[in-house]
Amino acid sequence: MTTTNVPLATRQHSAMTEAAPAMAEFTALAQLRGHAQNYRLRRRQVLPASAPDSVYIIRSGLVAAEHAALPSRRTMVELLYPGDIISPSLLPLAPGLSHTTMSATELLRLSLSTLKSEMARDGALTDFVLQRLNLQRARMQLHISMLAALTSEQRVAGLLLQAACHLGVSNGGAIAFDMPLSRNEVAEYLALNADTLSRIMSRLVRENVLARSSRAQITIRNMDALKAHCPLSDAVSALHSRR
Amino acid sequence: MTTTNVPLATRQHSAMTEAAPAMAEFTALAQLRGHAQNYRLRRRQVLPASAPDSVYIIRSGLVAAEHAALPSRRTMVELLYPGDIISPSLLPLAPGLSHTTMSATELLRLSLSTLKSEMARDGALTDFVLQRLNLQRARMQLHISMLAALTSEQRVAGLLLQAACHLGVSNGGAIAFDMPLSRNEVAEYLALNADTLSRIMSRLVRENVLARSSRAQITIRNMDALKAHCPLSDAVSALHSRR
DNA sequence: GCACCGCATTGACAAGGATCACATTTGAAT
DNA sequence: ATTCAAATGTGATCCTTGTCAATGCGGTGC
Repeated sequence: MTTTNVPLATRQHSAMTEAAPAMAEFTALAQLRGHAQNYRLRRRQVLPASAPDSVYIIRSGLVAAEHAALPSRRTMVELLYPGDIISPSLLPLAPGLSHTTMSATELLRLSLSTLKSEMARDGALTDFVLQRLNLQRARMQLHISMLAALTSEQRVAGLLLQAACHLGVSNGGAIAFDMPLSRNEVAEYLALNADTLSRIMSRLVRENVLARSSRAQITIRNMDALKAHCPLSDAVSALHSRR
Repeated sequence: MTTTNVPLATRQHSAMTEAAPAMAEFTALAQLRGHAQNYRLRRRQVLPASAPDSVYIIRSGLVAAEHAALPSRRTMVELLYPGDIISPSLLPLAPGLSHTTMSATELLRLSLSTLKSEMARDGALTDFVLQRLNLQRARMQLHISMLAALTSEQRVAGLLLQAACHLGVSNGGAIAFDMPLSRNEVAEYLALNADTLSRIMSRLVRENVLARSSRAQITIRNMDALKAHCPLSDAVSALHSRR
């Protein structure tokens, strides 16, 4: 009963493909459950940032860290997936930064002091937290690398791979998922113009790499071609595979 | 005698402006010193990444995380300053990522297991580590925001502010420092072309915002004008001030 | 059914940077 | 001093991408 809130795309197989393996690796978290509150949020809700001392751990769903860089322009700075740790209170100063759910999301919430005392007691939890924070750091580094070194089309291919890693269900050779982000949100994440994004997606459909049934429903028809479009595809797969 | 290796710019005042306050805040680290080795590296040396289980803490100097995104193009993914924590072994998979010193640098090196056991013993150390990792995360978020939302000139202004925060010594109204990064390295950090960077620097000099004595010697003549060039100057100052 | 709204697509155009080519400076070695 | 290689500055040009505006599509309420 803990897997009902996963995003649309994985509806059919959620129990086995999304939540179950994710939770399996988080045995270190099991003992934390007694000390934590469970939260369920709908799409497009903002995590309370001011709550003093609170830490969130994502159990399922998708959360974005957004930054109002300019009045006219917002930026999606980071995408957070199940297992990821959010600690708004720790951020020394994040002017204009907020965390928003991009799909229905289940969170564990606990206080920083609880986490610390549990970490002192439980070495496995310390391992988990350090490992996880470092994985998140590595993902941000990859994100920067993509923004810095890749063309728009390559970046789009990279995000599609990333989404496929986290949300995709294989469907007879093809891989299908619902993109939880709107066109504008994808553009914010990839630092490109929404119109340009449209053009690129159309091109990928025309080249038969992708197919789209409805707005958000994406099917990757040719995974190899998609990977060929993104020079950093190996790194993306490595850092975003569900383990 | 621990402050002789700081970068050129701060030679005259290093004892008071660079190393001393930095070390003062790291009381949590004091106890770690017994468990750690001290390393001194010259400019342009690569930290051993394969050393299993090792964690580095920067005592002075400047380290860059670089990524060979494409054969032709490398990216500077992160700049690390005194107090920052580097844990190459923790990175689950960072294909092509390496850490290089950008100036003479002093490091503390210790094993991950030592760090963990010390953290279990010492709550203040846990605080320090979590705080620090989060500060580093916030800085990377800001970096992404800058790459995504700002024009080249605004990004350059942002980096100059950042460098001034970490390395600058005020010099009768103006602020002076030696830029430890070469033109190409700055370009890699800001995701722009080295030629374009040259033009922007020339423009800033022409506008009398900056002056340059030698190649790397930069003096900020008009701090307010420089801040006006960068829409995210407040965030830069907040996340990069020496505290 | 229709009108409506928000969101996505597409085209024409402009502009910011990248690229290339070449000149210039720097500083270390001789 | 002189030389040389490497790093940097700068101009002309091209191209990718952003901008603006018009159109198309998909739901929702009437």
